[in-house]
Amino acid sequence: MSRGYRDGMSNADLAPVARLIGDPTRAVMLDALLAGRPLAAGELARLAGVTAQTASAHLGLLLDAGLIGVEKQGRHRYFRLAGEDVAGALEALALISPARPVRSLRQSQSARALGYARTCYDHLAGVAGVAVLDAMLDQEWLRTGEGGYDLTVTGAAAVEGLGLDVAALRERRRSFARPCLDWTERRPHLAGSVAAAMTATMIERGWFVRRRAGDRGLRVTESGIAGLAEVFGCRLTLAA
Amino acid sequence: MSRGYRDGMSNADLAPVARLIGDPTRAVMLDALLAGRPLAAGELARLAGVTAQTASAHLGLLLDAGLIGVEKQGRHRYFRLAGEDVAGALEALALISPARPVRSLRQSQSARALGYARTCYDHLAGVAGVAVLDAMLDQEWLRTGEGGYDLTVTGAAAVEGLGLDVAALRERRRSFARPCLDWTERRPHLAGSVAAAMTATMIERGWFVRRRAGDRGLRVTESGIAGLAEVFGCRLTLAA
DNA sequence: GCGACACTTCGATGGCCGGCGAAGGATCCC
DNA sequence: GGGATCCTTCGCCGGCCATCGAAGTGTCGC
Repeated sequence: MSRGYRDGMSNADLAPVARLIGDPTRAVMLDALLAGRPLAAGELARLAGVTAQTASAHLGLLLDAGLIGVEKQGRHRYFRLAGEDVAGALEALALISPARPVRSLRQSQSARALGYARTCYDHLAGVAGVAVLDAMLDQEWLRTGEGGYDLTVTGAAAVEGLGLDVAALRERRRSFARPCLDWTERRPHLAGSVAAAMTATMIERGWFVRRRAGDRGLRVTESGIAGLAEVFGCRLTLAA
Repeated sequence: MSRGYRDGMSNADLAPVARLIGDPTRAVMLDALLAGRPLAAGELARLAGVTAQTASAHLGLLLDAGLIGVEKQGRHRYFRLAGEDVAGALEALALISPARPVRSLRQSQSARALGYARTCYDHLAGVAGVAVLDAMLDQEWLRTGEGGYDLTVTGAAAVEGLGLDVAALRERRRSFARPCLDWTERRPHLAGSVAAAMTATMIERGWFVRRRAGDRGLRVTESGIAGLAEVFGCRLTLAA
């Protein structure tokens, strides 16, 4: 009997992509890339605990499937997720995946901190991310529009007040502003080119600092709390 | 060398769940369940093109992992997706999965039809689904609120005009109303308990009919076009 | 140019798992 | 109760693929 790929069901073939993510080694690699920072093949190999050859094979598969992209820099090859679609799928999977068992107090503290502020691919997530989206909606800086959200006139003015070029951000091929379901809060935070630019600026200004280099975890600073209150009118605390 | 599960990265373990979805047989089963209608083990076996024993093993794994649920009815066991989280993850995966090669004119017509109106798990999706959400936003029946959307007073009245008990729908454990990214339109349609109830009512009224029993594909009827225009003020056509 | 480094390709191996046949419960109908 | 239907459990097999060692290619620093 032939396999039942009948018309009428989904037009996409879920299995190949899911199969790729389903290998523990590749999953660790993709998870590491969720932080948004490009990583070299060697770093990914070390993170996943495999040899360079094995890592190379895996990265080749992920590349062929279009899940990741690569940039050559001398003898290094830096890998990154292919796009927001991929980050979104990984986060959606995280939502239905069992939490990895917490082994130590240190880990559980780290997990709580991760729920407070982190990056999701390239934009702000966690309690802080949700709070910012809520504040933007409260002040009617966003309205629901074509493809997710759009900035209102006052919203655009506020974002430009952060030093960003809204018109240029609109030009990007990726989506401009859309909700992204937060896997710790189970409520949406803001994604898209404008969210990425805002997040980059906030980190640049020292409102958030990475807990560890190349890590997703963020820590809110004093100046961040002040800045978020002033610009967005939302109140955060230092502690997680 | 030990595998590098360090704290600071995602707290969830993506691989096991992705691995489950990554098997072609299980993927077909899950995809079939995306239509929302519970299916018996035998039907799923036939759809996937495997014997009953094999299907039983797969369903056992999916059950253990909490991806699907089961209801016993006599000698039949009806399976359904465990919840919207799972449906969301599957749709997110579909978004980054290559389109299955279209083999025939008939299939490509079918694919186009699927993009026009279908169910996503248990709520309306496709062009029609996006149009309904747009209309509801235009008329300010929805506002962005806690956990996604909330019905405004006029919105609640309108929905109750369809014969639904809004207060009862709010009580459900699942989310009430939230955006769900449409994988053909790449724009959100409405999900949640209220979307499910609205969709069920619309199908019951004959506004939409299933293209084939147990299938995701929907066809808009004449009365559906009239009803949608009257209630939501949105204009759809018969053809895909 | 020469060694060191980052990464890839090749080939071989071993373990895992999806598949089915056979047999065993469970339920329905008459 | 007896046969049919639906589903599960058990045991075995076969193929696939993740892994590594060894060797090859490209790049940097000196």
